[in-house]
Amino acid sequence: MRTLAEPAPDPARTAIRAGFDAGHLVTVAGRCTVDFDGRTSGHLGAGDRLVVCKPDGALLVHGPAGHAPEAWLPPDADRTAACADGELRISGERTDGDDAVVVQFESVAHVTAAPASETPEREVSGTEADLRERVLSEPSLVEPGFTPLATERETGAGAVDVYGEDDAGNPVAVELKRRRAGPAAVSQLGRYVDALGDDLHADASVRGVLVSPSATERARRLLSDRGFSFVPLEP
Amino acid sequence: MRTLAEPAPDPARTAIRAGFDAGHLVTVAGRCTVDFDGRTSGHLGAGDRLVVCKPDGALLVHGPAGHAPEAWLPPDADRTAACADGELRISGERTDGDDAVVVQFESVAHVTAAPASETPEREVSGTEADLRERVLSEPSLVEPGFTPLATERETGAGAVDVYGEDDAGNPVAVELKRRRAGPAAVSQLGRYVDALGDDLHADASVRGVLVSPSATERARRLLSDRGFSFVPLEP
DNA sequence: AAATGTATATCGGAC
DNA sequence: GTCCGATGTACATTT
Repeated sequence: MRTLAEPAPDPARTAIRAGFDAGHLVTVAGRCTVDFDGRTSGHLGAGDRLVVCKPDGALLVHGPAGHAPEAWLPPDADRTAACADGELRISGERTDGDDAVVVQFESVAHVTAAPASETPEREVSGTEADLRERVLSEPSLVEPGFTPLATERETGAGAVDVYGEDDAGNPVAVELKRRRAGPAAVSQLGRYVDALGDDLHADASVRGVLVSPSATERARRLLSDRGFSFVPLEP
Repeated sequence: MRTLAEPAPDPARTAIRAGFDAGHLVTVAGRCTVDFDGRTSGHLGAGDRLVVCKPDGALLVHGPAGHAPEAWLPPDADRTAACADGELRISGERTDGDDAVVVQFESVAHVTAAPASETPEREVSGTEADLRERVLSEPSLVEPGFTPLATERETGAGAVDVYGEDDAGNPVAVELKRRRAGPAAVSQLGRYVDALGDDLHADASVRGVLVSPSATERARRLLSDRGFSFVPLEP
């Protein structure tokens, strides 16, 4: 554990390197500029930011606003801290060399390093998997007589969330969305229905059902155009 | 600017509140559990994490790994720091009341608060907008004789990236992707082509062109099925 | 406010 | 490794 307030560049660099070596989670706050290059390139002018270096190699550059970092490197990046021209510089690049980030500090407000071992898995409920369980445990929620036969059934266009038969024995593809569905969800369902039609070279046509809490007007129109049905259902 | 190393809960709470009031970017590291509820609900067991509270009201809970926070609240959340049963607790909820996060600390490694004023706009190149500029400035990259007529042209299914005519005067919808395109991109193009066909009740059929650095095999098959063409082009 | 699509999306699972 | 879809996606833009 290490905490430095307004360190000079040299001790800052030393503490950051020590944190990297110890596998600590390291934070550096201060006024800096940022340059990144790779899949895209960009520049951030001088401003107050927080740099977070995680033990897994991730690097995040957070500005004063927003959920998303202003710049970042995904896990497994190679990161280094150095002093150049009397200023602290943190840089990193992905091992595959595709992306690189350089953070150049004009001043450093603080440096911290703290151990951060693995955390327990997140448990989340209300996901699409929960919606699937709900449908499988009570198939009549989809429609009376619906019989699920498989989940993640592979087609030439990808895996159908739930595949089954209606009360007349017609094949049914069910697409699940945990939240309000838009046009993309209907297209996705359409690709599966088309692919199943090819796969089965069916006599009976494949039906498509979208299951989600709600659907946008445009999505409903697309459903209607394709003759698909919509079942409002919460996860 | 404030930096506390291994503070007791009470001074930690005081420093965090002071940081909120001052509009500072506040970080708190330590061993904690996290619960969140709203669009979904979830729980994170005890582990070492970093909590970042931004001046705009965002709250991020980062674990030792990964780009994404383990839990978060988007900007404009109401956040509070409190001591309960001798432990520090940071909680927050969205103003619309949809989501809430509670972080309960068993121990606090450090608390920092530093000013973070607005930063200059980020400049990024290599985006889809750059690809569009490239196509507009040199339309023959799409195909010889292609004439752009509009960008973001509205259809009943959404806005086409670039709309134009081929050398024979046929309407053409161009869908741009800054990176390798998959099936969803082809479906998107298909929705626009279909909608344009309706809008124009055209005598000449609408053509579809996907412009992207590359396309997956499945995407190419879907393009072929619809009679669309593919133009490999980097942003 | 709702809808639609982009993102340096990231992430995980299947093949 | 590539591909594909989910994400508490967030976010900007437009209606």
